[in-house]
Amino acid sequence: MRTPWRSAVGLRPVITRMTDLFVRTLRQDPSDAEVPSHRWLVRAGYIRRVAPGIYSWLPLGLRVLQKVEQIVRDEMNAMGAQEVRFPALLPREPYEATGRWTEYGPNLFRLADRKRADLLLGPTHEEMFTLMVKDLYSSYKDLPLSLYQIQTKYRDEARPRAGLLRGREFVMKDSYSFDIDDAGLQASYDAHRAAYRRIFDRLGLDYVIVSATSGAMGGSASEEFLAIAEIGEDTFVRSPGGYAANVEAVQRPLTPARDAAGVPAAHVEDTPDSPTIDTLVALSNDRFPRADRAWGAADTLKNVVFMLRDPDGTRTPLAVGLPGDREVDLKRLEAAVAPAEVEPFGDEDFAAHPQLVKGYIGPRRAGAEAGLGTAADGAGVRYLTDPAVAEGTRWITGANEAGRHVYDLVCGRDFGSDGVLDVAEIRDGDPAPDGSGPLALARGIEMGHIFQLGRKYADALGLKVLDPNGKLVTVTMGSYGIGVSRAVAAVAEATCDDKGLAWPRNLAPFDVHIVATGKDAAVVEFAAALAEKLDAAGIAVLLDDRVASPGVKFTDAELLGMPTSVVVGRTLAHGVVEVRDRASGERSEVAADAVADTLIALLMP
RNA sequence: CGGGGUGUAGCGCAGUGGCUAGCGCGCCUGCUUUGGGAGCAGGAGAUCGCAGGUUCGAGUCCUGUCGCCCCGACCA
Repeated sequence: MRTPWRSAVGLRPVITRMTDLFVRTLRQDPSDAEVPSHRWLVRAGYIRRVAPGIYSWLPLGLRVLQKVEQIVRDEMNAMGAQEVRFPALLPREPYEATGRWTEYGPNLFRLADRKRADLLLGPTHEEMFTLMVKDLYSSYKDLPLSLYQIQTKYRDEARPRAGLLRGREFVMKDSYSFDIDDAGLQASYDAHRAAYRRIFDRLGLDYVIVSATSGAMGGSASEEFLAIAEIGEDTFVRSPGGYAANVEAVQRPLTPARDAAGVPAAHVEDTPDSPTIDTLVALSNDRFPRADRAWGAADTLKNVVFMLRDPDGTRTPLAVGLPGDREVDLKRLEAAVAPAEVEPFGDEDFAAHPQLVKGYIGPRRAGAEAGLGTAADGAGVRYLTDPAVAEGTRWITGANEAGRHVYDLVCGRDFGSDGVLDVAEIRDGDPAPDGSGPLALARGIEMGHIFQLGRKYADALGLKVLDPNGKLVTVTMGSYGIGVSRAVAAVAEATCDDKGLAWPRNLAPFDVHIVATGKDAAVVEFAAALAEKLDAAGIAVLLDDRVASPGVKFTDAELLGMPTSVVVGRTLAHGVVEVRDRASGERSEVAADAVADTLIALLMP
């Protein structure tokens, strides 16, 4: 006789017996799981992979997901946002209107219906919320307004990885604020920020709030909430003085201009076989030694050419000039040029731009034909330089001729650029832009991202309301996301150990895991009675009633990760059971007749 | 998009051109066992990713194709 699931809506706890629970734990690691959270969630039977980046939730996993959702829901409701739900299957037109049908590129799942109308699976819902508000509201009196949903999103990621951490289908809480003016937007943004802090606090995550770039989303200010984790995909920096930013968003300050008086006139030298920075520095020290010190990579101006591919397919070259001791951080570059994508400048591209001599590329020097930079007539390759390439700084760089470099080339005097672009790699110890000390690099998992979108979507979709003067004004918006399914993985990642999962109390699928060992009738009866008592007190119980050896049950209890387990076994004959704390590993003997009250006192304060 | 790897039972893996394709775990039946992934016996479960080809004979060799996993996305 099976124990019925007494409550489908979670109104009352349920005793679940291991003999009934739909789960199969794996004794070995799945071969495709690399990060611990992924490995344990699969091994413990919480999730199963269906296709790359697409997972099914089994009962244990779903219970955790629902608990995370509920925390998010609580806090969103508490800040006055209202829950709605839009479809995941959406028509093309709204996304066409905002340009995102093309801007989202290959990351968008597209499909057609039987009438050959284009549809998409929603990657995010700015358009739909904007249109809904436009449909229903038309007055400043209706604002401010914050709406949210917890819903499945679809993004055809180039490379899904790490199980739930980067999937193609995932659960996200997305909310949108609508305000009449900038002050209102700021208030809505601040309210979301505060709610997010409460949410991530309740999830027990060690997180940091960092400045971010808004990427394809558009808009101005944005911040990310990163769960600090080695396996995270985002790199961020922090300073002792409180500066924190995603590396993509760090803007190094412009080096102050300096006086170049006394720097000799630029001169071109033969530098055969020195197409790399290392070979160039070695040759310079050998053939053109400095009196005061040796040449270093930082004395060279490295010029890197890329191709930018716009969403419409147009390719445009872009050159970046930076000190030779720095590399271009491709992620920072992509963030800076979004929605365009960065492609390497290939051999065919060099062939199409014969003025660019591979290995010897340099800026256009005063009076010269070849070189980087946009000419007066608009021709040429756009050339942007690092903040370190300031007025009056002196460089060794390519002379735009094979085997030749130019020395004592002074920025401002001998060459110029089309602007400043800071996409060099950020290094541990670099100064914080606000002067708050040296930066330290770390990695994190992006758990939330909040944007002040401004009027981009309202403009594109015509969301206007009447102000108190009867004048039509465009609404200003914010957009705010939390990766709900990702949060399950992030918490698992932060709390698991070498034995398996170890959930915090507020997220565990069950509060107490009762392990009955042996086949003694007294043990079985006691375990069942204890489960009933705890259940009646409102505690969710998982009861291991399987016929199996104790070792199997202990190992599974650790793998599944309920915060507290009770071992009922041979010591029951002496009137004692054992209570174990999963996270700390602590074990204590408790009088059998007192254990129910002890646990109720512990769990139901 | 590039590089590497890999497709054999639910999971993890072995398999030298040659008999009816194996092993461990898991699953089923019976007996024994019961405090740290038990023992014995008997079972069920596989179009060896797919399609061609070579061969008397292909999981194994050849060609093509599809999928999946990991790494990289630039170093001038």
